[in-house]
Amino acid sequence: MGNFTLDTSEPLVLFNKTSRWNPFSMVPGGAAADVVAEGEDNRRKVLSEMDLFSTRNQSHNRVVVKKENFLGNDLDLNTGLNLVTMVSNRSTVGDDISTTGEDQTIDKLKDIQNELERMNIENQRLREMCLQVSNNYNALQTHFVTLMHQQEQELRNENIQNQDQNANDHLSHDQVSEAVPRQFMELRQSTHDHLISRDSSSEEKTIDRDTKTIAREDTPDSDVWTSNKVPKLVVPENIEHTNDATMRKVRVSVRARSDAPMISDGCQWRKYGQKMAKGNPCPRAYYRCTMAVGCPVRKQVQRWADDQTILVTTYEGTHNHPLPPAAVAMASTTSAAATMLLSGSTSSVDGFMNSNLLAQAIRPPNIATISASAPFPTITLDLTHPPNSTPIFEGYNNPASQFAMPLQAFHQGGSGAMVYNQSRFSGLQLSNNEWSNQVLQYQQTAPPQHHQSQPHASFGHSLSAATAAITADPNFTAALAAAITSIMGGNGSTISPKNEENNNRELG
DNA sequence: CGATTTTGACCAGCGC
DNA sequence: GCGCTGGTCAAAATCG
Repeated sequence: MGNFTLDTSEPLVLFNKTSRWNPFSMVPGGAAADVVAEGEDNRRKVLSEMDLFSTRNQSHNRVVVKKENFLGNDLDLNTGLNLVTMVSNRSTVGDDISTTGEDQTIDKLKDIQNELERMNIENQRLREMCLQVSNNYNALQTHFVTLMHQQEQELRNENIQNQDQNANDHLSHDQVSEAVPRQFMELRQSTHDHLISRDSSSEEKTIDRDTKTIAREDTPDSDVWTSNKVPKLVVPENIEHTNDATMRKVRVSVRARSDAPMISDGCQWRKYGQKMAKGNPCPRAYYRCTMAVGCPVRKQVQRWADDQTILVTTYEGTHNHPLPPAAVAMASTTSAAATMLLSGSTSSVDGFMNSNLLAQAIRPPNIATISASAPFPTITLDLTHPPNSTPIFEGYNNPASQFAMPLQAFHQGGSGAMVYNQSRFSGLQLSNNEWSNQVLQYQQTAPPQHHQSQPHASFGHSLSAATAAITADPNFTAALAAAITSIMGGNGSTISPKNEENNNRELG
């Protein structure tokens, strides 16, 4: 009577047929594994396929497998754990002699319990490592994006210099102004007059104001980054002052249809003000992050004037503290969105976008809109549309926004073309990964096996999906937070009940 | 009693 | 310079 036990502590590797080691390739329902096992009669048999769940062998070969619920499903992950499984053959010819059936059952139970404990411990270690890997992934991604951005900027600056040289030979000063790609900060002025202004004095005023903004914003706290956060974008030195100021004041706005007073994003917030904003009958509430002393992150929550069932949450700043798992999704997605906005603020977006990193980083189930009308550039992630609906492109804050960048949804499985001023992003094709915005479903089911074809479209998916789910349904958020907390063993904090109640009274 | 919210006052930027 | 607006501060009020 053979008793197979999977022991993850000692090295006997189960290779699948692709001979490519993958600890997550063992899926229920007949994972193929070439193993050598000893059978009941102690003769060596080669099993070309080991059906782990076969009822036929259940009485003889009992295999205990703890199914991993891996978050970053299609991450091609090397945990460094040297994950192996061992088939320990406890069966001997003389097994039947020594013990009674009851004792055998007790022994088996103890064995199973021991194995379960061991696997739970390893599972816990894996979860922690997954979390760390995901954080590192975010950091690396943004760093890579920044490097790409910097490289493109340098190339572009060279081109601009060449263009300037040529233009000065052939055009008047005004014509040069039109020929040179205009920076985003010039577009941020709310009126069309500013957008097309050729008056150099107005540009000087803009620079002057932005310089003041830098001085005000450049507090030590705002630059503090912890190891598991996406690092703040490094601004290339050769970027103009205007862009420098823009990068420090980027806002990410999330629009979600919700009856709740505030979407819970995993962070703790304290309300510090409320104002009636012009053009909106609903008050705007101001919150600051209270998860750490001196955290510079603030957010504004306001119902949309056009549709008061829609809640608009605008984030500004970067957390200077570790985030709970429930907050990572939102923070990562807003960070990616901000990155996208920053990329659009320069003239180097073409090459940058072609890297496709941004595309997958901001892959919400709906659309994103960039507004140049606000005092500071704002990117709006519109999560109010159902996943299969046709995106509605519209400006935010100002219908006369000069600058709308709709993003096609990806979840439909089709490829979306990003349009950016009809020229800058033209021709950009985003990946057409099919994906779901049902984050729990995504996390609990086996991933599509496309490790090689989509090397970087993995964890970003789950992050964006999580964000979509979180922001779209506050009730779901609570469940998600609880689920993540239980999964990660973390402490996903949400807004306080008091906060909820008060905001229900005011905003709801 | 400490934490949080409320709310009027204050400040800065911007347009006219 | 003045007024408007957005954003923040801080004392008072409220809550658990």
